[in-house]
Amino acid sequence: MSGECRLVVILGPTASGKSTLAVELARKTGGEVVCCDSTQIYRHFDIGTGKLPIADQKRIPHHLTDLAEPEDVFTAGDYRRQALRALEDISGRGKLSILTVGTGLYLRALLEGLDDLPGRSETLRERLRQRAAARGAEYLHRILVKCDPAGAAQIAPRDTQKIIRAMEVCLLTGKPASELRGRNRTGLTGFRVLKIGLMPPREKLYAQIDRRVDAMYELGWVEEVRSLIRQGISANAKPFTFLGYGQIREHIANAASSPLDAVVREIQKETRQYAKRQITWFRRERDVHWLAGFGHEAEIERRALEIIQSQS
RNA sequence: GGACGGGUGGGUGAGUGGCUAAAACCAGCAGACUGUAAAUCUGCCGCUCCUUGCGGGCUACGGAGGUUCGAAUCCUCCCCCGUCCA
Repeated sequence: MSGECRLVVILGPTASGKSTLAVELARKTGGEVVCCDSTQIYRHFDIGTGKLPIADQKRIPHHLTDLAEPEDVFTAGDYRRQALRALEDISGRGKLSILTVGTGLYLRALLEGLDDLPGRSETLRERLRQRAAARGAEYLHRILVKCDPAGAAQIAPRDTQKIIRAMEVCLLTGKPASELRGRNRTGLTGFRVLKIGLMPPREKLYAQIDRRVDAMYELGWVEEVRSLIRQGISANAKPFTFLGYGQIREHIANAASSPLDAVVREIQKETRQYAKRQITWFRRERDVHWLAGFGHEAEIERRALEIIQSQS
């Protein structure tokens, strides 16, 4: 890879219009779109994860969607590896990469790199999970304090998920995870990164989220889930933890549960809460050119283009 | 018209004399988060003042009075809602 390539990053909460903006920018700059979203990675989970229809994806090259099967566990580390290859490929062809990011952790993994730590060990995790289930998360946390006092201090005693990861690293390496952090971390090199953030007014964002979920429903989301179940995808498959998929699956499996419109309203609510968490993460992101609107607005698109051009 | 049941903070709802600005849950807001991240977890959540303290003041449990050192909790009247009887 020669010299400085450019990487445009578009970040923002769900429903802020990242994809629309990315496609427009790609069209005008001859760029290609790279997805940075933990859910669009999974095949067959299309409507609820907000994937663009295939027809739209065909017009502009899209990368890093549909990489994993539903029963796979795809991680931030996997994403980093795949993304590096994709970026290299795109810039190798002299094209501009436009990254649409909804998953802050994946962006960070790509830009700053991950610590050189062991990946998951499902057997170890299973044991730890059982321990936590039987004796409580606090019990595991107390053990973690012994293995890794500094690390334990930063993890809430009830945060089972993070405790398990820290324990996993300790047991696999024989060293405290916190001691291993920050070493040998290699960030993304060879790219000049330009971040554009979409931050529509909260009220409008929430209204847009509601509309978007309604639209997904209209598009046949429930049918999609029915077909996923028919294909025999396990209820424990990771994508069934994605917003909406679990609720809809539950509704189908247990017809007596709650009426569909209640399910839709629940999904809208949870999506709003998710958007808030994304906003919290993105607020800490450095060097972002924030735009206070939606990616589908002409004015926002104009300004985004202006930013890109002024930086070249 | 009569008989019960009920009206509590944005919502649901506990509380039946002081430990109650009022449980719990939800919603909301804010935050943390390097291999599950659309996940997981944390804090705040009546108003207000300052010397920011397990600090002060004010307002609050349908309304108005009353009993009491003290009331969301007891009494009286009124208003509203639900169910039942006429």
